[in-house]
Amino acid sequence: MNIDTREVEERMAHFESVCRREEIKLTHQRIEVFREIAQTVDHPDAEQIFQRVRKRLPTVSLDTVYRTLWLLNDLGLLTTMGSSRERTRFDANLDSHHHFICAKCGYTRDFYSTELDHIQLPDSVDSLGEIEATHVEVRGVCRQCIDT
Amino acid sequence: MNIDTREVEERMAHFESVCRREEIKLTHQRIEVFREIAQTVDHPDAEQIFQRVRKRLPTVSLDTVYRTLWLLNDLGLLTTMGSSRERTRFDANLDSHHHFICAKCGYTRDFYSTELDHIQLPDSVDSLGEIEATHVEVRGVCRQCIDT
DNA sequence: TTTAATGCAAAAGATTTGCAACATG
DNA sequence: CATGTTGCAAATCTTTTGCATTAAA
Repeated sequence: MNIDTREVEERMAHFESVCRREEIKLTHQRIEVFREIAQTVDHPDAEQIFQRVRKRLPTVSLDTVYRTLWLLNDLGLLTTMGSSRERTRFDANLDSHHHFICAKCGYTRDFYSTELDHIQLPDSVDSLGEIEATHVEVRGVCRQCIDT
Repeated sequence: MNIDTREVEERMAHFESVCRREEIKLTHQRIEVFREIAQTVDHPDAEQIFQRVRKRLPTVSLDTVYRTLWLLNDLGLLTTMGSSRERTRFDANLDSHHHFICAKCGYTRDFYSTELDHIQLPDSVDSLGEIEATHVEVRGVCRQCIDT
């Protein structure tokens, strides 16, 4: 499923203006990588983006895709799902709980809230599938990282 | 920071009973890996768990830690943070939004809710650090995976 | 004793890096 | 034209797998 043309164009314009402001060169590769991700509602990984961009730009390389994605992330033009460059982390807390995650150091703490445990989801979510669990993820900067 | 002794003991007892029920052998390695993760409020990755368990069980190997963690996950004794065995996924949607993620196939869709955008977090969260963004993650099974 | 689980070593997979060639501003 | 960016190949890092040995039930 794709984003409508107007929205894609707005995103492209924003991307170009940020690159100019930051004096980052608008290469073919960057334009196509950004367009690819700006264009779709799924949340592809680096390899998928590589394969899709490749169709239009057959000489692009996977490492350029990686470099571009992290650059775009640093520029605030995209975000990552889950706490980015991290490995899988495990959690033996089976009670309903929520997470605070530090964007800088990865520090993560559980917090509890019966109110959040019962948040009402919009009807549109039901049409996506069967819901198993809902939890809130708070991103921020932890005490420790603020102080340093 | 650690979990209190009573809670750890409850978790250990539950772990042992599930292993017996499933006829899964209670090896030293499994006991210590589970204890390690049952004991802490941080959410360690496989390597961290390996290093900590190693102190008590110097011959344990990293691949056993991995095998054990996924086993415990399959048994429902622990969960993973973020959509587990997946690579980093990128998102160019900068508007405030929330995610539905299929636990089986990884299908992910954004959904919007002004109500969820303004959920009230408990005060305890403020003490953890500075909040930058809050979003809701819904795990479930998507239409496609239900049908097949 | 039987069978599953472990440790080792090697393989596989994912991501990053150094560097010479190249394209952008 | 100068410098930042790319593609390549190799390195690195993470996770998984095959197999002989070991240990739990």
